[in-house]
Amino acid sequence: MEPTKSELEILQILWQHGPSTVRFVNDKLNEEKRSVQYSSTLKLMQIMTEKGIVTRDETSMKHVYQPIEAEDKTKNKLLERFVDSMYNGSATSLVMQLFGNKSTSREELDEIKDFLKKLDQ
Amino acid sequence: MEPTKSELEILQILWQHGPSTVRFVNDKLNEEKRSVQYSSTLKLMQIMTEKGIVTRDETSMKHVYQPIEAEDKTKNKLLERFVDSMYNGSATSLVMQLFGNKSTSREELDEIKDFLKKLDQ
DNA sequence: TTGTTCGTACGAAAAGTTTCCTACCTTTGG
DNA sequence: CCAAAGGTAGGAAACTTTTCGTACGAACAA
Repeated sequence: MEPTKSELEILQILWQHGPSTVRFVNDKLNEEKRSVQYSSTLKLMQIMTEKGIVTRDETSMKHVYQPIEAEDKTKNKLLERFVDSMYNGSATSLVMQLFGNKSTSREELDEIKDFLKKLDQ
Repeated sequence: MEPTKSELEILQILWQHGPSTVRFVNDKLNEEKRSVQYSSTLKLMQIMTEKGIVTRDETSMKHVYQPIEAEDKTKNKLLERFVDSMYNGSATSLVMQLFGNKSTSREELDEIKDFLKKLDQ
């Protein structure tokens, strides 16, 4: 199922820092994103458990949560859905839009060119 | 403001076909996307008018709606937000994910390479 | 003219998401 | 032991988004 915006924020933290407690995730949210009560984060993570987005290890009192799907897999899905709905499935269109209007550094462009060259082989 | 998922569907139709009536949009939605009642589409488009996402021409009884923002502008915003939240703002990461897992045709790759080459000049 | 079709407006309900209060249990420090 | 700190669970409220029933006016065909 499709994670919501808030759920995605939590997933990002879990991907970045590995399996974590609610306390940890809540702290990170407050540091890096927005002010939110502990119980809100808890509730959200409980819901994510029900939905099957994360699992938790309940052996200790402090439950430890982790995403069920790997970061890449989830992001790929979301990216694909984005391309489909916004660019009719054309990755090329997306790339053109991406670099067409934004100024991108020489290094970044070179990096991408190298990457594409390697794909060919 | 950020269009919702349903609002985006409607915007796509308006961008693709130009200024349209509710009837037309509703037909397209049912043909191409999902089953939905006329009054639902109407309501949504009325709300979009309130929000300032679209305007409508009320001279005729059949109101004609059109997006206020150009397709490119809106899509750019959304794309940027997507890159920011999912790839920490790195367009490069996005591109690598995009082509890393998906098989892309030779033509498509060449097209992109050409495009990037031109950007350099 | 008159009824059927097609349009808008509006309200309300349903569904989904987010937030937080409160109860209650466990752990820990004094 | 006892209080304080920190954990989970669950329900309710607030918001947002989505859906649609219904009322009512305009246009049109018979």
